[in-house]
Amino acid sequence: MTMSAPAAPTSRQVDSTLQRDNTTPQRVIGEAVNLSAPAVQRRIRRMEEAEVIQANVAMIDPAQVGQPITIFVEVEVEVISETAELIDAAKREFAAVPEVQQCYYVTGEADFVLVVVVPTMTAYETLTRRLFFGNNNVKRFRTFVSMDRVKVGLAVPLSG
Amino acid sequence: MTMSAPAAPTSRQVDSTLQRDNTTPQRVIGEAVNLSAPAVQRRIRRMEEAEVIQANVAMIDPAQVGQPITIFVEVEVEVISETAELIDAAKREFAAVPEVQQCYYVTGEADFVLVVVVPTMTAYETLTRRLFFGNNNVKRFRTFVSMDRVKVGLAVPLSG
DNA sequence: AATGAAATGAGAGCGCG
DNA sequence: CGCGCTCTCATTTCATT
Repeated sequence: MTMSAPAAPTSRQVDSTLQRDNTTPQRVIGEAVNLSAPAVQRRIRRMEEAEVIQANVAMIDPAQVGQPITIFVEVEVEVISETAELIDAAKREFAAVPEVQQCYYVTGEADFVLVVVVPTMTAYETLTRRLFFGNNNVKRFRTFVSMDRVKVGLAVPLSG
Repeated sequence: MTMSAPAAPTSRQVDSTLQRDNTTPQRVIGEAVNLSAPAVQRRIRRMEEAEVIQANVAMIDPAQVGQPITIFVEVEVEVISETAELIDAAKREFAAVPEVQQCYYVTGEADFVLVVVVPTMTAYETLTRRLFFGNNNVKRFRTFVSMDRVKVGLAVPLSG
């Protein structure tokens, strides 16, 4: 055996690099994890097939492409409506809206949390009319307008 | 013969592609927007310099790397504490925490909205002790545990 | 079974017209 | 902006452990 410790999560180190900058050459990643470029590539390929790596994307600044407003919305649906079918329908409806950047089905004082990106407050108001006021199953929603995107990203903590 | 270019927002079309898959060859993007590969490259380079494109990243599935729990947290700070300095300190503190994937400073019934990614509820409880109970400026926080990541991403709507 | 070294090929990066 | 080149990097092959 070699003297270098297995340091088990080599793939995690690769992920850690890629989720910061996926244009990093395999050669460079290999140097960091003591592996050759082809070995690194094999790991990446496997993780893409296993959908550990779900996508490779560019992060766009919304403000610079005419979509300066980010809003969080908590959505509460009618208790009587909380059948599996209606929840699934709501999931599909929210997910299909381009302005809905993120949608989570949650426990707690709300049922859904949405992250909405829009160009203007008017556009948001129009969206609320369509999605919430126009949906009898929506009991209430709370709006939180972002004043500062303090930290943005999809990076998963990969220390341990 | 070439078709005339479709109006203005060619760069938006490029962005639209890249935020879906930034491994798309410039050649392919060029075909879609009726531009040569070098022209596409120049646009990408300009947008990276202008930070319209802020980063190129791999999306990792948290559940497959031992971080299956996503939580939304609304944080409310003491009214008396809402000085610019204390708000900025809070921003820096939250942003520095690896488990805090996203942090927004917001208007409405809360001051901050956090997206937290953790391996276990125990880890979340530990984090709350450190970040919230251990901070006298935090008046209250509400927790929303995600049961389903219905839609995830950073894609900005780029239709209009 | 996974790796590394070398060969191949595709794509990015630049200068030119 | 498009066309060409060059060069880096991704990808494949193959021998090795």
